[in-house]
Amino acid sequence: MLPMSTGLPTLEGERKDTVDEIDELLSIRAAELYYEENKTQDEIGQALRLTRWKVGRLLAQAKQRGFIRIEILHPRARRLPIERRLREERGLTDAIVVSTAGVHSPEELQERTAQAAADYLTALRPVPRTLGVSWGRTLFEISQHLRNGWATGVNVVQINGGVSLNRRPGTAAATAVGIAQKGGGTATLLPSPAILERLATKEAIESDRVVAGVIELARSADAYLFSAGAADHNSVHVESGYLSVADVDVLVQKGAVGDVVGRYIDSDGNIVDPALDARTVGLTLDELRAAPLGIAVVAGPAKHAVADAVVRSGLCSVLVTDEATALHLLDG
Amino acid sequence: MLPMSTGLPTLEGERKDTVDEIDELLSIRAAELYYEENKTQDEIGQALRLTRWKVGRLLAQAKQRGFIRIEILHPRARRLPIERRLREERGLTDAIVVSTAGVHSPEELQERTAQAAADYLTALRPVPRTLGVSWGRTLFEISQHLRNGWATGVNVVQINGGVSLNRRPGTAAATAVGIAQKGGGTATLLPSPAILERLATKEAIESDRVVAGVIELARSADAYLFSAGAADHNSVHVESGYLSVADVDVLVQKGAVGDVVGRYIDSDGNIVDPALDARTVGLTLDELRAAPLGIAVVAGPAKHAVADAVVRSGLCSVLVTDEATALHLLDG
DNA sequence: GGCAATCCTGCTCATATGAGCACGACGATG
DNA sequence: CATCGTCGTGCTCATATGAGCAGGATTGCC
Repeated sequence: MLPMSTGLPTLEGERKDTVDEIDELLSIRAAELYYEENKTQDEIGQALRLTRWKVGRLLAQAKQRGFIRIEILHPRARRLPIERRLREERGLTDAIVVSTAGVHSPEELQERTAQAAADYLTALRPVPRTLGVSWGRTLFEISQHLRNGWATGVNVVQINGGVSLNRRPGTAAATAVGIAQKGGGTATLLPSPAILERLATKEAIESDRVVAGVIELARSADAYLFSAGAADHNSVHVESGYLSVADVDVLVQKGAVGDVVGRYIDSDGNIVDPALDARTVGLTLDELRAAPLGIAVVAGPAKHAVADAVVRSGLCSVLVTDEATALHLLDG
Repeated sequence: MLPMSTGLPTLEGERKDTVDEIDELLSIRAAELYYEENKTQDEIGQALRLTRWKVGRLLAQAKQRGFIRIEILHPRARRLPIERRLREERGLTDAIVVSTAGVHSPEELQERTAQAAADYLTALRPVPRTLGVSWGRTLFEISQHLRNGWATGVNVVQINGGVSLNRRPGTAAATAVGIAQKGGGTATLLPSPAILERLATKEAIESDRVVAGVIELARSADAYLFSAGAADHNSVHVESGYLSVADVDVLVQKGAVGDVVGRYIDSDGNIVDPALDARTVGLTLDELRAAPLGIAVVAGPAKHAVADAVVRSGLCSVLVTDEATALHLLDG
């Protein structure tokens, strides 16, 4: 029962100075003195003619009502409460959320996220013996942010096709090799294009002994590290020549929100184009879903939709992302 | 002496993990746990394998290095440290600086400032018996934010000409009357235009017994409350018809940054156009400067330059302004 | 290598803060 | 008008935090 609400229409115009409003103002004054002037609650009490307990309560009230905002301004800062919510409300094993406070460019956001992913990998225990990785801009940046000796003797294996066709050849390979070298181990590359033009070719390649062996190794990895791409014209698949701009448009029309290891999914995480999917080399999404440890690194406004699909459909058990994306996942 | 700098070019690439960098990261982790997760320093110590004293020092360091930002989000929030700096570095008797956190429109900024000015007047002790006021948009808004009974029996007197010529007649009068009525007192209006076309007319008006009496009363006021206008086409003087757009342009060319009680000044606070000034009715700037208590209310990006002139030339002893303007005054 | 200056660490002790409780004021209710 | 329930208040006590200090490690310097 609320004792204050009498039901009677009190003279609003006259007695605007309700207790509540006075307390609100006082709590602001108290907060100013406490947080900006570093006064003690007792001193504030003297200044405002209140007991120090009242001051303490006013401050608690100000916090609770959200008048006090505390931000940690640092490229490496994380948002633990949001991480907790992601774990609890989205069933993730773990979540890393980097702060977007003071971020001005998309590049900066990308860098913070990559750094966080590298940090997560480095701190991961037990250290994975075999790590399956995808490739792309995000993965490449993670590889660059890892430090020498981040692990001791990790075997890195590519989990999807990665012979890139464009003018920056070897990015996919450089990523895997970089991660492996800095981790004191070796890389096993998947010598196959990401997407083949004909199903028969794809099946032929997969039945190749070497390729089959790599995929088998990939299936046995202790952990997977992958990103997701947005379904737009900036996609690495377009850049690498595996897909045309028109292909992407068609996929989007069919409901695609983005891709994971080269496989395009809709907002529910389902394969959008089974025929295309059949021509894509590497681990399947179901194999990825079955993994005990799948670390997805997805950040940036363009990837909100994919990130949502990835998390909802259980493609990863650990998510590394930015604050804005995380909040998008949570309030949807 | 800095013991760390050996002068030797240490192997930068290899030992990036300097103590400083580790400590920085640790202080961020500690801050996250402390401010976002409400852990105790002791708990943080256990989690991070540090003693609680170390944690305390890391937190202090984080604050000191500016990694922690605490903001008070409220329309009535003020910025006490900036107020202090204004008092100390600009020699003001008092300063009121409203926070701009969460302000989206210029109107909101104006409202916050007016509210703060009203609050200041209300809290002013001793309560002024005679209060000299100017007029304009800011003053009008202050009058609206004052509460009934803000003073008991205050006599309000206009300090500059205020018969406005435009279609919103009586704004000047309404301001003074409003302030007076809510303060349980009476208003004395200055029945004269702000600026006259001919010097002779101005001298004639000032020698009128009533007008002379009002000005005499104005000179005797305990306190003055006034704003300042920017020298641009939105000026109330243009709106009221006292000046043309061309007149303002000329003034700007002569170095005008704005006006106080209808008198245009340059960045040093000097009268820009003595002839024009001589045709302006009301207290002179020197009379204003001599006042023991002059409260200037100046806010908004457009008024940074005038605000600076007002403060530098000692036109006011108390300034009510916004955070951005205050910072402009301080770092210039 | 020896020496001195410096910083860092982990402590003691004083202080600041938060939890919980009993009292009294107030308004609602019969 | 009596009674009850609720809330806000000011307290006691336990805990969390910060200041200041002595010893030990580290570093520059000769």
